[in-house]
Amino acid sequence: MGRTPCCEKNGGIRKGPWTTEEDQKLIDYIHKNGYRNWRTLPKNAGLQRCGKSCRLRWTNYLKPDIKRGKFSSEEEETIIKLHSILGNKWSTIAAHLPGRTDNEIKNFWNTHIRKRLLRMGIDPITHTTRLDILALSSILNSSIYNSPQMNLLRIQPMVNPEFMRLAASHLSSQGNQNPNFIHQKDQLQLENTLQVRENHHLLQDQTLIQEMSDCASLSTPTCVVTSSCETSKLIQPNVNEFPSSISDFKPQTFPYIDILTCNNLESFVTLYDNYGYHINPQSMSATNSASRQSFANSSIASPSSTLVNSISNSTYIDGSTREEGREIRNCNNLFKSESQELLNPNYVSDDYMLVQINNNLKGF
DNA sequence: AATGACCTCAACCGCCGCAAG
DNA sequence: GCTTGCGGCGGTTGAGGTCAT
Repeated sequence: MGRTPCCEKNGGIRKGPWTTEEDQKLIDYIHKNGYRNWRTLPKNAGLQRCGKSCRLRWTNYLKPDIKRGKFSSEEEETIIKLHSILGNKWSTIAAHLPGRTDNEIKNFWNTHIRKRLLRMGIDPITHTTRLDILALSSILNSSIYNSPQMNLLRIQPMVNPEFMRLAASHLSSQGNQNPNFIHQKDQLQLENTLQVRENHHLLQDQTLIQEMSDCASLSTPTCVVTSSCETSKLIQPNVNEFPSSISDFKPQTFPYIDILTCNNLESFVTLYDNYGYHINPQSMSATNSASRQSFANSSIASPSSTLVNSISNSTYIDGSTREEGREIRNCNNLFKSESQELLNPNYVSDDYMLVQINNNLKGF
């Protein structure tokens, strides 16, 4: 024999939003009798509600000491700090914020704080730097100014001119005179980059910011690659990497090229590995001597010796045009010193490393 | 003005530990 | 000692509001 149920399981029990009359009945009853027994309360108060529903309504909304309205910045900071220690223990967090309920804090976290942290490149679960592909560019942007080990030139989506010409033709034939060719996802990336830079007060490079803003609103096919010290240059993507017809187009098939400066390859690889992004060694190349040496000393296995031509005939940040396959090589070529050019320290024209990441592994 | 996408947050759902019966 | 409900908690939902097109 157990207890009797808190409320009837059959009909007669109201659900959904509370009316002002119901609220008043609950308030009046609790003021007069208290709320020791939620099971019997609805019947005694003349409410067609489950006891659990009454308790929730009272504790989350009607209790007189509940503080309503916007969270202050102090409260927000407290929540973030406590969440980093306690995790999703909303009731425990609420105990540190007088007048705030666990439900309110939970909602505020999910709708505001969580998103803000993500925009800032912080993982809302671990409270550590989040290095998915989206945030990576932003974070490394800021590292331009404070990391001795790694610089970001820029991560930008590649946009295929030939495909865009086809797309333009297709959209134009459908009566769309002003199609926006920058995919929404790409715009988001640009916006987030700018947002994070603003958050980090890294607005020294106004030209860069302006270019990024311009890029976000471009309606013509463009791929901007920007270095920390130079203004933008164009990369010519390899047409073969892209869909050849409008019917083949899928936004998620767009490849991305990350261009980073890095004088410590091991740290770069570790960085990616730690956050679950696999780097295909075939698509990596290092052009400065330190990176090459680091590359050669690393334990990355390379399954084949095929040249990677994915960005052959590309124009790089220094304005030069590389020969096909010259820069993007299989690791074996680097390890085995097959390319005298690449292992010649005098060959270095600029310090950068190219990484093409499998689009399926980027976590979008 | 109409429509759809997105956002917010009150309310519900389902689970768990504890305790009443 | 076992069954079952209560109270509490975190996760999720969806109605209503807002914004963008």
